[in-house]
Amino acid sequence: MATSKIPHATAKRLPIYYRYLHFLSDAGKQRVSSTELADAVKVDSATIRRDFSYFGALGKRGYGYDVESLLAFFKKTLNQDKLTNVALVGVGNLGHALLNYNFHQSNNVRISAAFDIKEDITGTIQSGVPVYHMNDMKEQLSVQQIEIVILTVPAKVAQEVTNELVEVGVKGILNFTPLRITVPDTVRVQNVDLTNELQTLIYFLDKFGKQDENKLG
Amino acid sequence: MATSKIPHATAKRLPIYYRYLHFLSDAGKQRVSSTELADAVKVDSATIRRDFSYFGALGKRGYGYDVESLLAFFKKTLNQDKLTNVALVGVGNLGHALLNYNFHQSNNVRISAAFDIKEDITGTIQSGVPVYHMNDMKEQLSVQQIEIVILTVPAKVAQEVTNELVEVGVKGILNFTPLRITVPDTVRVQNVDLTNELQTLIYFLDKFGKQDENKLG
DNA sequence: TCAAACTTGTTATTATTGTAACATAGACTC
DNA sequence: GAGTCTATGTTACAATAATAACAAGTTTGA
Repeated sequence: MATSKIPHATAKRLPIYYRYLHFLSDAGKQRVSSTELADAVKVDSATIRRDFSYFGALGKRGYGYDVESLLAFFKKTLNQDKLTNVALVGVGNLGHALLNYNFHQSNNVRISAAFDIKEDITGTIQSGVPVYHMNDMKEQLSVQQIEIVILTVPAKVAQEVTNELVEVGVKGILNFTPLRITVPDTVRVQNVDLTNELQTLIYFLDKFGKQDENKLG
Repeated sequence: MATSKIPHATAKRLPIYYRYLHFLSDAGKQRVSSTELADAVKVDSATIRRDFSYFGALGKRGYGYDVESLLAFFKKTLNQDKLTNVALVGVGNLGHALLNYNFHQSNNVRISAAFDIKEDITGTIQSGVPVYHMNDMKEQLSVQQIEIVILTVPAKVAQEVTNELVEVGVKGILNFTPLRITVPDTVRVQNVDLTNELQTLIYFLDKFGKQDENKLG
């Protein structure tokens, strides 16, 4: 099974499938078809079947997919079975909200440290997460062996902070700043650009006002 | 010029270009090349030239692009020259952060109303935005003629609230809930799935962890 | 048990997106 | 002002992604 050749587009959909399977499982459902899934997650059923097929034959013809076993499979594939510690850098407006955010609804992610320069919050615990001063960031990240960071600092210091993160071996950055940060090939950046999302929405509404489908996220 | 045939992928990049042009303009720069832009926004220079070319010949061979005129062009194209009112539905953790968020750094977006069911905040003004009760949502959206909504309600009421939004003519929804909401073809949904982004990042790190296959973005 | 009804997994096809290459218009040098 | 250099706009190509179509197992019901 060549799981190292999963297309990017497919990989991005996996967590969506996983979440819905979880929902089905909680609801006590035993089987599900690609058509049913398609309707729920708004992805074409053929695309779903194709996505699944990269991992082998997970379903049964004429029957569909067994919810529990599919769930179990994805749980493992998506590393939902082990805890991943992440850090949050920049406890401003958005950063603070993310400390409270239910990333852990999936139970496999925990924000175990936060960093900021504001003296009034450093040394305190915010939403259950200890906030350290940025001066201690490199040390703490090393000690705690954290490889994934949520970056919510002001744009003007984004690159500078990123360089520090790279220095201590951070491998993945969830970048909420509007800046496209520069990193080595060994580091993966996932951009979440809120302004961009909204502007794109506005652009499409104005240009194509009425028609056109809506897909993608 | 056929601006109605702009590829989706291109449209999503336009705000990124715009923002960087704004930065260049503020820095007093007069000209910029596609290569320089490419480096800053992490998009291949050929892709940038191609993106621009959909709008006609915006640059000069052997020179590059004039920052001010390009900025002016995009300002118009992206409707940055007129104010768009949006509403925020669901003033929880994330919703509250977004009320403070600098969407308006670009000056063309204003959150002019927020809605929630929590009695302790309805009727108050949060971060400069009046918070109404959900019971008044349909009326206010109609009166204020708001067509774009930021949806930050709990997943379990997402579809129900969406239906109401659709009823009063909302045309665009920036969906922060993990649910893939169902809407008519006339409504555009842009999903911002924070858990998904993080999980995808974790997936890629674990699969291609060390330094295997490098680029995917 | 058999046939009709399902639904997968896969193959073939089409659409979209990205990248490379380069002829050419224009800028710049001396 | 002639020649060199630069960087666009575009064309050709390659890679990725989505969709359609269907043969082949399974289930289901009579």
